[in-house]
Amino acid sequence: MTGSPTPVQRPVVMARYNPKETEPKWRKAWTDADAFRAVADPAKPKYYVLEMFPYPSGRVHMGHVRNYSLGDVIARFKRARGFSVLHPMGWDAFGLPAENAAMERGVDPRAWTYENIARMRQDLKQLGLAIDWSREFATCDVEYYGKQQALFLDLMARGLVYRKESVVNWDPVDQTVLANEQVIDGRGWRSDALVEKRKLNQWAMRITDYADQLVDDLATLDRWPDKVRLMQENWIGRSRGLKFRFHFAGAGSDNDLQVYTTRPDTLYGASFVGIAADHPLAAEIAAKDPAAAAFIETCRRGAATEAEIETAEKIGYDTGLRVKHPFEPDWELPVWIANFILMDYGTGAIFACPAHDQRDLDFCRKYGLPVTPVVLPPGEAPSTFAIGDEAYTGPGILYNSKELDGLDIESAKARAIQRIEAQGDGEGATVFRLRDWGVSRQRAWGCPIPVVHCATDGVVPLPKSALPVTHPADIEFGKSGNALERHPTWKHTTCPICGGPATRETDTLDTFVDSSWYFARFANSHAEEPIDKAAADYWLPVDQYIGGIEHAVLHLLYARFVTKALADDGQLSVREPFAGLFTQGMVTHETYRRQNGEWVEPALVEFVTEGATRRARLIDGGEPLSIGDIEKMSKSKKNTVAPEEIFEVYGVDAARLFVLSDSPPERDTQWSTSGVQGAWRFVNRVWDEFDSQPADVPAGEPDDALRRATHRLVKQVTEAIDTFRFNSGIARLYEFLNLLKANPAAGATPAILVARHEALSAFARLIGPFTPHLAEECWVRIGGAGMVVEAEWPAFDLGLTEDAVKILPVQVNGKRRGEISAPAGAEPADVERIVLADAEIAQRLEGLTIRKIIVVKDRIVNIVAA
RNA sequence: GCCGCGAUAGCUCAGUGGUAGAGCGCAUCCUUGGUAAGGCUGAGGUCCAGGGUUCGAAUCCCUGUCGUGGCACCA
Repeated sequence: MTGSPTPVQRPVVMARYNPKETEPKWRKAWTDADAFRAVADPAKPKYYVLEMFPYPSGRVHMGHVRNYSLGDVIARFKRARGFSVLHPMGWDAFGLPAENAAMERGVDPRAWTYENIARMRQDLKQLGLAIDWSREFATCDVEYYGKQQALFLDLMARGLVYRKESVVNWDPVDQTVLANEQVIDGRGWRSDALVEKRKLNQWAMRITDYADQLVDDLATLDRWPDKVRLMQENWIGRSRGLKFRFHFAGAGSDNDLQVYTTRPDTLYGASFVGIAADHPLAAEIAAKDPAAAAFIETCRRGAATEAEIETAEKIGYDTGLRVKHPFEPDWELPVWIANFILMDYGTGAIFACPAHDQRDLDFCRKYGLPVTPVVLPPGEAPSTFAIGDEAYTGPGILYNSKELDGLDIESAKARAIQRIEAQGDGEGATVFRLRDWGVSRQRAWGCPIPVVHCATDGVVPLPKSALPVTHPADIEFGKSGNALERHPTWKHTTCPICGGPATRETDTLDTFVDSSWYFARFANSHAEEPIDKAAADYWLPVDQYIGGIEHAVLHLLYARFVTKALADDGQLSVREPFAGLFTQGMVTHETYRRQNGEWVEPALVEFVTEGATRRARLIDGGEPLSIGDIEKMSKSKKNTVAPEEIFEVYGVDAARLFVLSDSPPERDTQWSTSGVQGAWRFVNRVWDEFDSQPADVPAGEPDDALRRATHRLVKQVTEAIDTFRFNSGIARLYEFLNLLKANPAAGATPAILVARHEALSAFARLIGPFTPHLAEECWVRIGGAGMVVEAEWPAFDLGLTEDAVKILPVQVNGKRRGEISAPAGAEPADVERIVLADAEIAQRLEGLTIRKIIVVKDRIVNIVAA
């Protein structure tokens, strides 16, 4: 770098950067210019960036700041790169917290929700997000959920919605049903209460109709994290196997017994046939056999909760029935009822091969049933191989298996399926772990299901002309249970078919239904139809979706399903809603406790550093505190930091910069006061650099080195944003700022001043996505035209991103022994000449014979010598 | 149990075959009219361990250790 020869002089009295003044000013300027309105311009490529919309809990927290700042970087970057950008915001506004607030505080859920929305809208607007607010809606708006009711009727007409009596997950605290996806380790995802099993009449959606597509199409989602695709694949749990019938030997049931297996290769290792306790055959047996009935009752009692089912000991009951082995008519297998067999997976019946399945083995060891190995592991001898307490599930060669002997597992499976099919006893089958999606919720603060129950006509969907079905105005929320059910008049109506009296459905839809199409509604939030097809065709799919990993299965699976269903109904053209998905990490913070174990919030803590150790104490009184683990910000551990307080002290830009700079976006980031102070210092130093630049820059050639550094910076930051490595992009900006400080405006040569101007012009635009307010202020300071939000992204010249002369390290036998200078792009032969002419290298090579010289262009030279 | 991910400076993390880096923190010094501030300079690393491939390994392969995420009686 060609620095100025004059000593560094501090410019006289610099105006301190004041975010409190500049930030609101620029937000107003953007609003006045309507800068973020999404316009479907056919001349431009489109880009739809969306963050998972928030639940209006009342306050914006640091997690929101991170989530929406990440999306905002993309939105601003793509806009500057010439895309038509859609970046909308809405509210996932139905759900239990509003009803809970109603119960606890006697407020109206609707009013509570809209007040929260108003406050959070204000907070989010303060963040300076490049959002088209004209498209905003809440899922509890009649204009939204009324359209959703129409979609529900469409899906119902397609046979994708049905009603069934089924065993459901009942949350005793929230007093409602939960989908399988909402039960985590046997507990409600929201209430954390132990989930019970109940039999109820429920609305469900046939997501299983799309199970194959939902797995197969994962392969097309190449801009999704592998982890999320894997989680969905595991959740859907597609397995290929064989469904076949056992024929009863002697007295049995009238019907054959159908089982499902993924291991037809192990049929010759069969030990017994098992059925679930709630299998129809079990009921048939229980009718005649009191002992069987008692056993079934035991199974039911011992399995009230999911958690208990998972940990229960395996128990069984021998029914006395016998079935014939499909390959050996004389071989009879006993039929047992067993508690570990699930009625709602496969056929609710299995054949057990204990040697190669741990569950079956545990069961057979307990009840003294035979264990015959039929797969011989590599390297084992048939005469000595034996099964102990561990089933063998690895690869091997079939034995003890007649015509399957000598085959590998896959060939044996194929052969067994072939034979069963030829016998007419069954066929190869695909079975899924995925269950249909139970969407009924016994809560009032949700989207009413547009259906009535008529004594004459049964379950009758309402005509679309009867929509929307709205909540009663005088709904009484103060008690537990379903307020719609309790309301004195609301549910009484007439049947659209016969005109007779009918009762409205009082269940409402799972809020995940609300969020499974909102992204399509954003294409035109005010359309008459639920989805404006033309607008959706332009904007969808979402190019970049951003949210937490906690929705990897729930929301993201439902949204994919609904998109496919709506595509089949002709309402959408895309079959996948989100082309790109990014799952961001959480915001964490250290925890602090008093001696008595009470948690202490960070705002009350100060630190003292004694050498290498850092201690915490109460600001008020100085009581020493213990510093605990770094955990997700949560109210219970009091390790939260309120965004609005940070905005007040350091400004919005510093807060945004810090949450973006500290970690890669997909990882957790640790909030710290020193970190945000560092970001704040950066903001100030950036402003100093712009403020010290003279307004009248002389004409002339720019300093070459600084110019090259600028082009290199533009390339690096552009690539960093493109690849979601925002933290590295920001690190490059920090480095570059240091470079600018090393080439100050005061006393600079004209060449430096010109290069600085070019650098600052690029810099103002490069920081735009991260610190948008500061960017505008800096842009104006150096005489930029218009606003940064209207400016083009800086371009770079690839040729200028490299130095003209390269310093190449020279290794001898892999160890660094010196360096040489060579022109960029120099050919190996030329580099070799330079190396061999170098005195220092020659000295190192004295007495050695050069065997080989490896030149890596522009990088390094390695001499192999002996 | 099954399927993943990770381990690099005190902290948070870049770096995917070629000279070990950034920010923060820490230390020294300067400034004391930006002052509950600013600046200069610097120290600090068995790239988790062991083995392999290679002219060359933080990077690729194998084994192990530790941490962590998801799923889990799904036949």
